[in-house]
Amino acid sequence: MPEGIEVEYYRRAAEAVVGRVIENLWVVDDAYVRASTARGLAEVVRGGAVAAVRRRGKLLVLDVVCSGPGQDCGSVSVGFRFGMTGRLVVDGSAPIDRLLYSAANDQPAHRRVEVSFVEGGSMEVLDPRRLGAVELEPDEGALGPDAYSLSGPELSAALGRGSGPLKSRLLDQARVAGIGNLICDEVLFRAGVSPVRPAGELEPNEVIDLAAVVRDTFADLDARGGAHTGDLQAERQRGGVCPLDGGVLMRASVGGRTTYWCPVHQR
DNA sequence: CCGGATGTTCACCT
DNA sequence: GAGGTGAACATCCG
Repeated sequence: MPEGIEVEYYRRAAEAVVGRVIENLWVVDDAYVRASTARGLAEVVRGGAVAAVRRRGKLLVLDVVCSGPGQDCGSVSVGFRFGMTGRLVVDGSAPIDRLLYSAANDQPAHRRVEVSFVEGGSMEVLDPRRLGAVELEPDEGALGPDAYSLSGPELSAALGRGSGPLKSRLLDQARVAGIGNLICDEVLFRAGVSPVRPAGELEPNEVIDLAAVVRDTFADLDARGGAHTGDLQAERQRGGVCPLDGGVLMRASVGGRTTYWCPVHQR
């Protein structure tokens, strides 16, 4: 997916539909709907107004209010998860044209969700690999605090005391929400901390510093244009070298994800 | 042809 | 229970 930063771009673009009334919500098939309730998604939200668009980690949430006669939904939320290749298109234009696959590969066949509005316009999800999903009333409580504003105490609680590798904890959305594989490596590179360091081993001052690096890195890469714009990313390939000290980058699978780091300055 | 890819979930081990 | 690994999902790309 898009990582937290890309979903934040989606959120900003989706603000354009706040106040509009949903005419219909189309989903490619039932497999793309993550079932958390038995209620039919389209039936529930049809005729409802978008009251707000929010983001928590990599989850985009639409708050929908149905106040008309004969409508029973009251207020519901609709969650959008984008998997690795999901992109949001609002009123025909995409907030980002580059993801794992380029916009040149956009095909009608990749359209998985379309929300159309009475006032006109639409919100579409294009997702070739269809690892994303739509969900009625997603469990936002299952997500940790958002990475953009992660505080030292929040990170301290997220890391816990176990001996699991630091990177695994940072990628765990229940602990911290929004960190993806690319930005995780970038954060650890900037902080000078090894991804395989036992999470519970960090000193309190290291945790405070790391939380600041997380916030700064999100702000920086947000301004640059995405999770793929990090300093380490350019060298994130076999044989790449550290942009800081020229050390040959390590490559290994950590937490199930391909991980690059510099053995010289990341300890 | 093969391996890997910005994510999540589940089965199966230790 | 905690934590790890690998597979699965479906498609594209080098």
